[in-house]
Parts: sequence; C-alpha cells; structure tokens
Amino acid sequence: MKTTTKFSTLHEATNQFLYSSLSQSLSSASTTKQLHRIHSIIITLGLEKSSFFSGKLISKYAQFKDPKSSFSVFHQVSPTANVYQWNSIIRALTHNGLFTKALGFYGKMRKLDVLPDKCTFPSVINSCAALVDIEMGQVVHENVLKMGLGSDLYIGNALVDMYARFGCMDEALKMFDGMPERDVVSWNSLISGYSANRYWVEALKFYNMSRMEGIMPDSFTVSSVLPACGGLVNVKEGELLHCLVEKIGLHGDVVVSNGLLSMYFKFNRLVEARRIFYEMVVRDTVSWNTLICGYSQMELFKESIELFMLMVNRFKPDLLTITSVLRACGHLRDLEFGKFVHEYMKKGGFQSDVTADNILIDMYAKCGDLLASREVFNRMMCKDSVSWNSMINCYIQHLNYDEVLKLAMIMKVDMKVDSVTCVMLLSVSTQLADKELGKEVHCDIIKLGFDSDVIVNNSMVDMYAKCGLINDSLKVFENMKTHDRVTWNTIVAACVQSGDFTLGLRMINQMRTEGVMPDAATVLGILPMCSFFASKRQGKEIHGCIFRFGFETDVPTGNALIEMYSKCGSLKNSIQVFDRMKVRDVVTWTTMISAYGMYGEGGKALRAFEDMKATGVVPDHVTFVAIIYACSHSGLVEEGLACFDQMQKDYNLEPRIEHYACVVDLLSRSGLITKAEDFINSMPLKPDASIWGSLLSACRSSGNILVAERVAERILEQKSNDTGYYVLASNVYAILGKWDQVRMIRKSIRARGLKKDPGCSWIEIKRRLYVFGTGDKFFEQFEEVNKLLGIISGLMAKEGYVADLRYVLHDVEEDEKRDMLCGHSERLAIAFGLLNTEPGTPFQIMKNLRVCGDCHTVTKYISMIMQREILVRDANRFHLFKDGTCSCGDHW
DNA sequence: CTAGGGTTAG
Repeated sequence: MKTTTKFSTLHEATNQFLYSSLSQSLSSASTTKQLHRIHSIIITLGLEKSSFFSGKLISKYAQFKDPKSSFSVFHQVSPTANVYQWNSIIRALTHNGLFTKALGFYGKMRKLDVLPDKCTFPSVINSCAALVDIEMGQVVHENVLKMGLGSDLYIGNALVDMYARFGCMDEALKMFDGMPERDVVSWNSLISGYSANRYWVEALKFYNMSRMEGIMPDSFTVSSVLPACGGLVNVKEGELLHCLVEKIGLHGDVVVSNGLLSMYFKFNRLVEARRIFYEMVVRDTVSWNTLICGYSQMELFKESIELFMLMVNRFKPDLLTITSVLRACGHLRDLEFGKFVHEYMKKGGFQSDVTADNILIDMYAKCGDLLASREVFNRMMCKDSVSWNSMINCYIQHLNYDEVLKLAMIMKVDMKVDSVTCVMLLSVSTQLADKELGKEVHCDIIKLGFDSDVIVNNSMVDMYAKCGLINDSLKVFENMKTHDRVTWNTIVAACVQSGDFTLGLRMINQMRTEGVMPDAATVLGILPMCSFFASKRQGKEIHGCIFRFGFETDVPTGNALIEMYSKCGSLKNSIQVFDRMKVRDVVTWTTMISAYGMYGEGGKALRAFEDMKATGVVPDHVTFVAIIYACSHSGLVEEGLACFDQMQKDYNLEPRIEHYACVVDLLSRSGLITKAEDFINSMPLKPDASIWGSLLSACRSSGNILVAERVAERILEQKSNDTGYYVLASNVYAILGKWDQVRMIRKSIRARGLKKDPGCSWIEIKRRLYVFGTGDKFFEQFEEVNKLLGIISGLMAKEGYVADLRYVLHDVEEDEKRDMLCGHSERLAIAFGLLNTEPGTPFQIMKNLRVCGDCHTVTKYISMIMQREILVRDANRFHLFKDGTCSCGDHW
C-alpha cells in the first residue's frame, strides 16, 4: 500500500515536472518547427485533449498565423469543449482576422449551452467591431450586461473601442463615462476613436484630460494623438508630444516614430521629417511609405521616385508604396516610369487591389495615355465608385464629353453615382456652359441626397454663375447650411463676374464678419474688380496680400496680376510680374501679349509671341485673338495677316468667328475697307454682328459713309442682343442726318427689351472714386468744372480746334450740339482731374464705352495746353495723351 | 482590450 502511494506520488511528481517543462517550452516556442515538435510530444503523451494543452496549442498556432492548425486541435475536443477551449478558438480566429468565423463559434458555443465567461467577450466584441456589425454588437453588449459583466475593465475597454469603430462616439463616450474603473487602455481607446473618426479637437481634449488625471501616456496614446496634431496643424502641441516621446523613451517604437514622421510632413517641415526618418533604429514598410508619400504631398515627386528606388533595393514595397509612387508618376507625367511600376506590380505578385487600379487609371490619364487607362478599367474584376469617377475624369481631361455622359448613365443605373460624380458632371456643365445639363444634375443631387455636401453645393454655385444664372447661384448659396472658404471665394467671384461689384464687396465683408480668412483664391476673385474700376491702388493692396500669402509665383495668380496691372494702366508693373514668374503657361503669355496690344505696342507683342513659341509654349485660340488684335491696334496689317495664316498652317487651329472679326478689324482699321469687305465675303462662317460691327466702326472713323450705311443695314438684320451694335448703326444714321432711322433704332431697342449702357467715366482721387455720367450737372465742383471747360474751349479755338459735330447723336441745333459734346462724361472726368491733382502731374481716367472721336481730339489739345500726361482707358484699350498726341496713333 | 501609411471632385 505504501509502495503504491510512493509510486503514485513519484508518478505525479514526474507528471508535474513534465507538465511544467512542456508548458514552458510551448510558451517560449519561437519557430514553427519547435511548435510542431512540442505538439507531437504532447500527442505522444496523450495530453492533446487536456483542457490546458489544447487551449495553449490553439492560441500558439494563432500566434503563428496558422488558424487551420488551431482549428484542427479544437476540432478534436469540440464535442466536449469547455469554456477555456472555446475562448481559445474564438480568440485565435479573431487574431487571424477570421471575424465572421469567430462570431459563428460564439453562436455555436451559446447553442451548446456553454456559459461564456469574462474572457470570452473581448474577442467577440473585437470581431463585431472589425465587421462593423452594429446589430450583433448590441446583442453582445446586452449579453454582457445580462451576465453581470458590465463593470469588467477589459470588456469595457473593448466596448469603448467597438462603438468608436462603429463611428458612434456618443455611445463610446457613454460607455467610457459609465466605467467604474479605467486604465490607460480605456483612455487610449477613446482617444484613438476620436482620432480615427477625425474628431481632432476631441482627441486632443481627452488626451489633455487624461494627463490631468495623472495617466502616463504610452506609445498607443501618442500614436493616436499625433494624427490630431497633424490634422489641426497644431505645431505647438505636436512639438510638445515630440519632446514627451524623447523624454519617456518611446522613440524606439516604430509606430510612434512613423506618427511623428507623418505629422511633420503635415506641417510641411521637411527637415524634421527627414531627421526622424534617418534617426530611426527600426524602419518598417510604413516608415518608407510615409516618407515617400510625404515627399509626394510636398510635390517633391522626383525625390519620391528616387526614394522608391532606394527602398526597392532593401525592403519589399507593398501596395501602398506602389500607389504612392504611381501618384508621383502621374504628377510628373512620367509615363515611362509609370509603366515600369505597373510591370513591377504585375511581376511582384501583388493581389489585385481596387485602390491601386484606380490610381493606375488616374496615372495613365495624367500621362495622356487614355487607352491604357481604359484597359486597366476594363480588366478590373470589381470596380467601385472611385474607379468609375477616375475613368470619367480621364474623359473630361480629354474633352470627350459624350463618353463622360455614357459612363455616367451606366453609373446611374448601377446606383454607383456619388457626390464626386455629381461634382464632375457639374464641372462638365460649367465647361460646356450647358444650363440644362447643370439643372438635370442638380435634380439628381437632390434625389440622391447630396444637397448637404459642401463641395457639391460650391460646385453648383459656380456652375450656375458661370452659366450666367447668377440668381440661381445666389439661391443655392443662401440655402446652404455652412459656407466654407471655397464657398465664399466662389460666390465673390460669381458676383464680380456677373458685374455686381456692390454685392461682391458685401459678400467679402460678410465673409470677414463670419471670421473666414481670405486666401489666394479670394484675391483672385476680386482682382477683376480692380481691373474693371482700374483701381491700381486697390490692385496693389491685393498684390501686397498675395505677396504676404506667398502666392505671387503661383501661375493663375500671376496671370491675374498681369491682367489687373495692364487694365489699371501700368504696363510696367505687368512686365515686372511677368518677369518674376518662374513658370509661365499659355495664359501668362497671352495675357502679356494682349497687354502690349492694349497699349499699342504691336512690335513688343510680336516679340513676346516669338519668345513664347521659342520657350515651347504652344499658342491656342485665345493667343491668336490677342496677337491679331495687337497688330490691328498698331497698324501692323501684314504681320497680323501672317499670324492668321500661321494659326491654320502651323498650329492646325480652325479660326473661329472672333478671329475673323479680328482680321476684319485689322484691315478696316487701316483703311482697307474694300479688302475687309472682300474678306468677309470669302469667309466660310456666316458673318455675325461682331464682324459687321468691326467694319462699321472703321468706316465711321475713316469717314467712308457710303459703305457705312450698307453695313449698318446688315448689322440691324442680325437682331443682336448687344446694344452696342445698335448704337453704332444709329451713329451712322445720325451722321447722315437720317433722324427717322435713328428714332426707329431707338424704338426697336426698347421693343426688344434691351437697354443701352449709359456712358460713364470715372477717376480715383485720394482713395475716392468720382463717377460722371453724360451731361451730369449735380456733382461736387460742377461750377468749377464748367468754368474750366469754357476756358479750355477758348484756348483750343486759338490753336485751331473745331468741334466735330458728327459725334452728336441727337437731332438738335448746332449750338446745343457743341454743349452736348462738352457734357461727355470723359470730358467732365478730365476737367475734374485737372482741378484736383497737382499741376504738371499725370493722371488717369476710365470710361466704360469707347472714347468719342471729338473727345479724343480735345484730350490731345488739353494735354498740350495744360502740359499734362493723361491716361485714358476706354472699353478697348489705353490712350496716353502727351504734348498733343495720343499713343494709339489714332488707331482705335 | 488600445496605435501608424494609399485613390477621384469644388
């Protein structure tokens, strides 16, 4: 009896020794080989079905990413599995990403009436969170409460995390607040939830609260808060965190360092980002990806590609690396390298990925290879909305709008239309100025419920404005719940473009009262207003803002500045901006050419045109309008005709009606009326009012009344909506003394519901704008102005001036005609300028219509008699009057 | 039980 006891004790002792040493080697197994060896020992000893070893084995196989083996171990015990074994298999499946299966096992376990314990739930909750299975999540939460496990710390943490992943931060916070006990993981779960849902402010708030409560942050805390600092561009808090990382020694953690790297890129702080990367002891794929992507975000695309090459040699890139570098290829229009990366992808055995394919579509589109884009698109096994949108975007870039609409139709049927699709279709409507299409898209937007999306609304505001429906634009604007900076910029530009400067200014004020800071785009929107009023002072102020913002060398901004200065009478400043620009596009050159044109500098315009071609910028339709116009205003007939030829022969551009109008202008302005008429008769397009208008105004200034009358008839046949042409025709009849015809035209303007633009001129003196209408009598200093004009009249008569009464368009007596000429708005503005500026100093006035011939002559006299340089900007161009001559050389 | 990097549009 005693021996047996001894023996049994010994046996137990041996067993105990075996157990503990086996358990130890199982825990410390670090290779699959070791694990398999220990597994076979366990089998040999018949311990495989023991609760302890089966559970351990299941967990261990899960650690080695071998859920199949976990499953086979569990399978052998499953009929009689206890809660420990069930917990092990559920945890194993969860850790290997098999969430649906994990939940399935939880279901089976409950069916078999195995009672879960507090170790069961964290994994189950995890699986619900990962699958975003809200319904199941709530059921599990109820189970937890029923079992009285509601105050368990680990389960509570898992629940906070789950609700955060569902995007329900309110629920997550409620859960968090209800926890009787909290640790750093609870705080981390809450903070990372806010961070992942991009609630940056809350993430930072709760981080600071955790610090107040004396919680010591760990690597998880830091890597959740860093994105918030980046997202808010909160440099101060970011740097504090960086210090903290160094102080408590977290910089060895890859995730933390990667977070710092990403944050510094968001701050555009390349030097720090680089330092972090080079000082990292351990780097992983994410580190490289963050670096490569960061360089791309800072538009350092070449460097980003170089880094990719460096990485390939020492580290296997993943799909995210590939997509980052493909993006860089797209921006660089580097088709060759793009194809290389595509090949690398095919050979590297990357499994097909929707995002990667989407970027391929975009990359090929940016590189101009539409067919390659389409091939990728066609071969995609599953396409998401982004795929379709990217493909549509390709066709938009290639101006193939038919295909855009075709794809959009299919998307509509497949219910794939999202807000981005709508924005792109709105942009198509804008580009085609197609109101009907725009309205159709607007209807779809309402039907699909995208009408609360800010970007969509901004696009609608822009679309309606650019389609000429400013009232619809304002209606959309007013219905919007929130206005962001882009909204304001869009509506300001819309008002300015529609000519409602008062409303534009009011919008700017409202924007400022709502605390929205203007940016480069705001400024771009109001520059045309300065151009219109020729307010160089305000233009310069805005230029100052642009300079402070650092956008001066931005291409569209530079272009707008050149235009503004040229329209404000300072060709010199235009040239200065032009010279400072490092990159010049076709618009830059074209704007500069038309600037030269407006100042009658045809020779310089031609020089710029040659320089432009020499630098490889290809002229477009607008460039040719500008250059022919410039020739026309300088009397360079041969050169202008040569450009018209070149446009068709060298650049394969089909001349549009505006080009024909320019050529008619070019010929007739130089007195070649017959040639101009022949040209009109030979043109393939049907001449419209603009063509006849060019010819007519030239006839009038050259006194060719016979042709003029014939042309006036043709103009009236056009039934144009532009009152300018009616006025032009009526002028001809006025000169001929055919007052019945004049009255008839006035009547027909009224009958068509049109209004003649009243002539007005203005001048800016000491930051104030003074506006004068024709025949105005009620303005400051009216008496003085009238007296001065009388004195000047006397002096002019002595110099031999005779009033040109043909410019009076009313059937009145000659004396009265003389008075009417004196009441022309430009003359009032000039007299006012003479009175209110220092003697001998130059000044500038503006007129909304073309300057009248008699006033042109009078201004020449005034510049001589009063010894003043007077710059006059009319609707077309500049006239610089000096010593009795005008810079336009009477070409205007 | 908790963390990081990628795509289309105004």
